[in-house]
Amino acid sequence: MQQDSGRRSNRDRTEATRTDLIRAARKLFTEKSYAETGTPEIVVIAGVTRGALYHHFADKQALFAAVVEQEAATVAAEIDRASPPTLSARDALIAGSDAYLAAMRAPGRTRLLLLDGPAVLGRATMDEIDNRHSNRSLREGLVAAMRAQAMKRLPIEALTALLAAAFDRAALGIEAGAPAEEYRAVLLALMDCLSPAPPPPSTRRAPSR
Amino acid sequence: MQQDSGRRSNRDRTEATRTDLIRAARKLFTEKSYAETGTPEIVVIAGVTRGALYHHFADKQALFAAVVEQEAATVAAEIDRASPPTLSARDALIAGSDAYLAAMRAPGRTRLLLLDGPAVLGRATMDEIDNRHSNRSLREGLVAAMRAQAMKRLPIEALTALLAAAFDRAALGIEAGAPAEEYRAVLLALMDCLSPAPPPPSTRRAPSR
DNA sequence: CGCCTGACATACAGTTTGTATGCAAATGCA
DNA sequence: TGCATTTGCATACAAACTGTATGTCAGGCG
Repeated sequence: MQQDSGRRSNRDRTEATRTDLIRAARKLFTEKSYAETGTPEIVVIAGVTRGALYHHFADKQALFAAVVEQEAATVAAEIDRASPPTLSARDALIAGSDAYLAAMRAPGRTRLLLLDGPAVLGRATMDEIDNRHSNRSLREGLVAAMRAQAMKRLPIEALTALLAAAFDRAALGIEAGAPAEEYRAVLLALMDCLSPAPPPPSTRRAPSR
Repeated sequence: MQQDSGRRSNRDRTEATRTDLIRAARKLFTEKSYAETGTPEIVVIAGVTRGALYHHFADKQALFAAVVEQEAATVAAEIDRASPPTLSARDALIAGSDAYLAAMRAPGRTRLLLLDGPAVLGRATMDEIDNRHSNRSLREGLVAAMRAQAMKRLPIEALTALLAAAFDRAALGIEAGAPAEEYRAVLLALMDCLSPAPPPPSTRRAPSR
């Protein structure tokens, strides 16, 4: 074990500082908003100076993008963990949906990923990030369902984007205090009703939550 | 006709100044973003000083809210004009959908209403505004469709919110250059598939665009 | 072992937001 | 109708923040 404040390779220093900055920024960006968080605040929590921040990140936006990237990856990982390929196409979609809604309950995550993210980085950048993470899971699930003849064939990009938007809105509504079960029911109804042959009588679907 | 720079009642002055400020702010908020637009810029275009701005509006956010409110009302008016009560429930929903997507093609409108709006004012405030304007049209259309047995009964608040979110995302996608017809097809499929009895064979629906 | 690059800290300049102050015109009132 | 008060707005000011420029010290390397 080497002493903490002494000899450190440059690579270690960089990695540690970047990690500290991202962690501090994540804390503040989730507690408050992007606009309400100042870089002086961030660097105090990270235990560095603004010089370090601007050495590692081009600007405040770049730091924010790094936080969003990491958070999106975390959400996607939780979804993937909840919907293993052993499940049927439909079950995987349901499990993934629930995992997404559960993951978005982390404090401040909806604002970070769904409000500030698109506004600060733009929809194009957020789409690119989402497509590498949570949207990827959804698209794969939809493609699998279509292949299994369990879902009407529609333009996959558009369908993925619109369903993802519905999921996002559900996460926001639930966080705002709306009844989660209603949103869940509508989301599942939207996905189910795209099936050419509705599996059960569809009306009294078991509340398998 | 009275000379412009002379005698003016206080009420007229207030109304004129507020109008000028909102118009100037709308121009800049749609050309650039909320964050990139400074109050000094706004007041120059409006032909007043920042003193006037802060006399009529509590802060920059309040001016932004006024712009959003007006823009949302404009969109809702275009939807209502396109979907008169003479249409059938389903036709009204389709006409309203197309009117919404068309209205959101106004330059900068998607960023103003769909990106900056939620981020700056918060989802709760934007929900309140939307529910008085464009979402109201959608909800009425859905309720009518349900009453006419043309649509599955689902929690109306949740369904409205999620469909509205899908519409928003479609508007963003279309502006980003994605094929509008695909988004339109998916949106209509989502609404149609909620119908207990699909009206036509549903697969080769006429591309009535 | 000397040089150069990388990782910072410090100092600075330019903007921006919101507020406080002041003044002139409009409005209400006796 | 004269006066007091309020309203509408301009100017001046204080605080904060972002991004950059500069300087310094340790690490990597020939």
